[in-house]
Amino acid sequence: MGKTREVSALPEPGWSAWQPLVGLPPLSAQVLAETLDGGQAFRWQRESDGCFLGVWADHLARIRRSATGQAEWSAPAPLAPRVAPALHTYLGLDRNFPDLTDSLPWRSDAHLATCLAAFPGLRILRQPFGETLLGFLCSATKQIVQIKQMMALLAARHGTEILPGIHRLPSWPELATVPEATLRACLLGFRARYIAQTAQFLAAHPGWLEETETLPYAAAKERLCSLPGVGEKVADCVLLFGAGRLEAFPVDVWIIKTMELRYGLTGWKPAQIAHFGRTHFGPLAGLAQQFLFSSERSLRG
DNA sequence: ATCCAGGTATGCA
DNA sequence: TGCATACCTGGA
Repeated sequence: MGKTREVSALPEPGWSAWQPLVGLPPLSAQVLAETLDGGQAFRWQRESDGCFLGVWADHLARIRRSATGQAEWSAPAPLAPRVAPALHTYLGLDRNFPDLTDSLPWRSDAHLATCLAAFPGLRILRQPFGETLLGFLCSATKQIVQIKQMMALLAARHGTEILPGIHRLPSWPELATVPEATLRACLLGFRARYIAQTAQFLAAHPGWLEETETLPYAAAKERLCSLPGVGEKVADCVLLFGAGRLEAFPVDVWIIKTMELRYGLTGWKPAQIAHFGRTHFGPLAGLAQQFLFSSERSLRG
């Protein structure tokens, strides 16, 4: 921040003109970064000019802030017509996050109020379901940087090239054709077995994943947890960030830390914290979780 | 060098 | 049901 940015009035060759993301309230640079690159998604990277470049499904887009904080997007010209509606979905622009956020119990929870104030405009992404599953299958005891590296290697080596030098993530049917040892070479470690086994299961059960996405929260979570390498935490992340289920409340080490530090829940087990979260934060507990997560992570490092 | 990192699965009181 | 331990491996 504070660095001068090129203000391009004219579209660069091959890219569509920058257009405002209508429906997205003005955001600080920190909140935009936290939304795209704070651990919900693993395929956004900062470019040298400060904008974010991201790939999801077969879409590619850049996002930046205008001087007023209005978010703007641009995409490779041939892709732009399809990227526009895809971005709308991806960023959850069909939901009123300011209203949803205001309905959280911040009036009776001072710490939550602090977190909401620290990241105004933070929202939950609606990513492709299968890709979200892949990302969080890789997340076990790994930092975000490492997970991003794994995703990048998986895409580069096993995903379709959608533009020169730009690869999408491999689909689950594509992953099913990759030997576990080859997956291991993408820095996956023991996670390679989870992915290989999950890919085999999904290949043997066509439509299973798509159907899971449409099931009610509890049923969807139960099915996800039956996959190798998917426990409660990963299942909740997939449902929250990949299916828009805002009632999903992932309990990771950061949330455990937050609950201990800010809510006095010392020694509580993950299942107990999950129960506390659902009852204390209500039906949008997952949205609250994201504010707590971002705040705790920005305080410590 | 030794330890840790957005967890999950397994084995044993 | 509850708690400890293994599982891969790059980076601090």
